[in-house]
Amino acid sequence: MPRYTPATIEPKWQAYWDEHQTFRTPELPPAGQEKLYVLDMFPYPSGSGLHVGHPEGYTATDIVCRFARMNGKCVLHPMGFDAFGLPAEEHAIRTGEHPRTNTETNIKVFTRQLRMLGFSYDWSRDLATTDLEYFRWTQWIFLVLFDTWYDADQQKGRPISELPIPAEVRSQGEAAVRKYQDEHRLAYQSDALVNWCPELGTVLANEEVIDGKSERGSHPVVRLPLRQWMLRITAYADRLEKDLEGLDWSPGIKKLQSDWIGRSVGAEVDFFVGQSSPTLRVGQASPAKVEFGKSAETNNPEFDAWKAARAKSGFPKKPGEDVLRIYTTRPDTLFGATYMVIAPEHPFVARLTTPEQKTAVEAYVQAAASKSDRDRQDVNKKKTGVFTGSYAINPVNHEPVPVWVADYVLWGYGTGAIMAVPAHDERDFEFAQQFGLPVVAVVDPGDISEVEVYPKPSQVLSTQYSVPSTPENATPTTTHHSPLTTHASPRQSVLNGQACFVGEGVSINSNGYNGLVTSDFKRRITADLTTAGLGREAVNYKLRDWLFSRQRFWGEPFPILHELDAAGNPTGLIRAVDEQELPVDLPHLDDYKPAGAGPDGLPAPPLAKAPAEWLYPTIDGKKYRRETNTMPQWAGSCWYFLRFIDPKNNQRFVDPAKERAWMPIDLYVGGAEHAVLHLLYSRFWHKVLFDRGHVSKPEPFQKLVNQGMILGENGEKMSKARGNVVNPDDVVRDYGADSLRLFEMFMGPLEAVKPWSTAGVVGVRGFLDRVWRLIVDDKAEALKLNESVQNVAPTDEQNRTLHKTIKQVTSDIQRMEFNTAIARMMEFTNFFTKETVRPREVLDKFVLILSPFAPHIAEELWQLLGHKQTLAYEPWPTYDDALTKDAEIEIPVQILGKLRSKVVVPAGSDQASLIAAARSDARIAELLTGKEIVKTIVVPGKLVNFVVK
RNA sequence: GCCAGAGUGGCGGAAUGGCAGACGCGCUGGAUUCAAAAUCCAGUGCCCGCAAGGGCGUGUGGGUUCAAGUCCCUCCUCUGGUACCA
Repeated sequence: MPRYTPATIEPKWQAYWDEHQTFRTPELPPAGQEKLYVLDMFPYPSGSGLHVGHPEGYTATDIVCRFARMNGKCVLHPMGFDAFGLPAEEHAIRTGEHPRTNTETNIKVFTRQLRMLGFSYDWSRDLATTDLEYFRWTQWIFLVLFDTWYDADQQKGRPISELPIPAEVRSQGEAAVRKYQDEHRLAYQSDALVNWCPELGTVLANEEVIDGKSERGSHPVVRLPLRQWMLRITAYADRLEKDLEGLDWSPGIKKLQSDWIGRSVGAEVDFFVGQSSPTLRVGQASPAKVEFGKSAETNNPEFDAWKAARAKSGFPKKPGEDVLRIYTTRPDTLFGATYMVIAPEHPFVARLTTPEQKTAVEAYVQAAASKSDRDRQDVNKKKTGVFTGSYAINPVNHEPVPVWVADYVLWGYGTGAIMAVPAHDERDFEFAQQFGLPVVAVVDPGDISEVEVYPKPSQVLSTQYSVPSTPENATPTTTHHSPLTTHASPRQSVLNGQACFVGEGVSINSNGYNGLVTSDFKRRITADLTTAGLGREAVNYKLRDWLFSRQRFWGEPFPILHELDAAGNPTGLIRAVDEQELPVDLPHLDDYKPAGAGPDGLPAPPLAKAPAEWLYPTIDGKKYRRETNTMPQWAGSCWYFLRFIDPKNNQRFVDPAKERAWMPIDLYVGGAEHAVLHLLYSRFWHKVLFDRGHVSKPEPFQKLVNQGMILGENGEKMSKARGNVVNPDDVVRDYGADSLRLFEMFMGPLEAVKPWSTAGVVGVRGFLDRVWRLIVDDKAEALKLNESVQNVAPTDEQNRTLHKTIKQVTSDIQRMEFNTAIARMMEFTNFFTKETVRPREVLDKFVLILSPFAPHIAEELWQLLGHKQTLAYEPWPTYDDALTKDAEIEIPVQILGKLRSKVVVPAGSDQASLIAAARSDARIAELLTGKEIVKTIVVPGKLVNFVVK
């Protein structure tokens, strides 16, 4: 009995496509043919195999590709593997087996599973980031980064040889020049704090540290600075943000990236602290209040001299030792700065600490250093901090302001120091309340509601606030604040310093600047500070430079050599491995366990255990030690889409002509979990390659779509622990690959999160069974056409159904609304199942529109309908719009907006005839008697609505 | 906290401001069958009603409109992201 048996027809067609190289893509799109580059985010080949979440995006892109081929496009649709990664390394540590062995096994499983689903990839372009011939070029790109500096004037990455060397550096000789260059490269070394667990002998990721202990084994973890490779992505922050504009990405993802980059515009301002250490002691600073901008003298000669000098010299690029430089987005609140805070890591901490405060400050800094970032950044905890004992002078009103150390100020952002304006910043307010620091309002919020102030009065009234005891010298002016009372208006509370308001308003308590609205004030004071040499406009980014090295084995080795002196000690000079020497392969190791501490007592990566012949090459008589860090997993995925264009090229990473022809990627589909990092890193590399002339487009991913996660049948995230993981192998075995593909698309919108449902798979399988029976005689002994399939012309109604279906499926695919496209095809099937005569030409066309979704059954039916070749390149069926229109349509008739009847009228009836038809309807006529019609709304083709009295 | 997205039958979900619930699952009834499976046909938001028909209905409360799931405001819930970025 020729029933629909996917288990036999699916492998049959996969073999056919393979044998005929149906989806082999030409090197270059032929002249006159439009190209389409459609890319899936390539998977990490985990040991657990493909997950039903993977085929969601893959099926969507496959439909787009198959549709595009049938519409005459030349399609590039490749697949590969992001194969470096921690799980393989952990497996290697446990078993002693080389991670490559395990990785290759997993890739085989993934490949089998992907092929089983009938995706139209050009498998000849298959690659893995762990292939020697692939990471050779990853290393090569790293060397491009290493060879590039960012010219801020031209806003462009340029060769390091073009970096202007200041005369004073040049005069210090060759070594100084090289160090100067190294400081300016996009790939540079820097000390970064790592989580080092001496017990485990390894460096841990932030997620692996809990409460200062290692997640595994609960061993103590210390934070220590380690020489790390960094990539200067911050140089490209502006371009990475601005270029988002031209991309066809969802606004949500663009915003996510933009927020991650976190550009803010404000001002840098220098607060004078004096030269000696520490200078402005309590009581020593008592400058007379003056109006900023007037050249009145204070009674602090040191300060006066500094200010005068600044007026002449202007604002220096680098702050001197005599000032604390702060960054603020609210220079208009300078007059409300009642204290300052510097980060515990700030280099001035020791200098600014008075002898009386020394013990407290040192203890605080020590405690902060031992805490993980995670613990420090817990916003729910109470603010902590300690007074240094020193004061700085507010440059605008010459008031002394106490300098505190607190970990709510981050060393990594801005200048690591802030002016605190508790009246207009929630964090500063909280801190001021905690330590009894004064709150001076400088922005009049005007008439506001209580939701705009912090804390909301209700919050204060419910929790009794107690003023903690503070060091006696902590409060230059003793103004303790009582909780908000119910009587005070929100505005009054702000003006009294009892609440904080972060919005914009009109300035007060700001001497000559009173009465300005926030935006004007910002502009004015920034300009005035610039003139006085006390500040300038500044831009800051939340984005940090990319920590690019890992102390792991299973990653790309850095193609970098550290020069050694005669005694075998590093000279501090580095050089790149020659391009012709690439790739630098991973060395043989006896085991993959962490290397523990190196000879210097610092954490050593596994590659430090490499044999000497690998580790210590000699070039031109000079001895070197190889870099032993490896690159992070992100590296390989930063450029794989370029290699797919020219995967076998052993001269270049990609041929320029091919790159120009295929880029950019027209559609990129993947999970939203990569919305920030992968896409940002990738775009960054691409821009560097663009600046250096290696690629032709500034952006790689023109259109991006994020598929939603597929949950388990119980609505929870799929996981082994929850026991709700669905294995595609099982689904294919029980229902077939076409059913799996169809169901993945039928579940709901591609971008939505949606639960798996076995019953749903059964449903779409039922649909395919019906399609099969529509064409195949399933009662016959042999495979033959259903008797209803005849070589006759379709009836008008059949034709209308066909053309409507083609029209809707076509537009649904173009909008990537696959779920409704499938619904339309189900309607088609339901209609034709009832037809006892089914014109062959109609079924031909239907099979073609079904084929992108369910390619195996479509090929099989296409063959049965008498066609000799694959349908993969058959022209997509066209529709005649005139044939999609019904002759008569049903129009709803409403009275006062409520549906009261329906009338059938000829399509295209004009307003007058619609009204006539509606009024002649018996029920409407009855309801209208005795009523006055105030207004009649007629939407031709849609409805009639009588508004009556 | 903040940002983004989402709340529609028993379930997954459809709906350029114009007939809410397409399509699928499930359920009910029927045909076929000795019987069952499979298949085919019909019905299926809730309430009242024998029916004709009526009322109510897209998280909550308000608003705009002849007309609101859709637009505006308030609040609630869920999901994801993020975490003191001055």
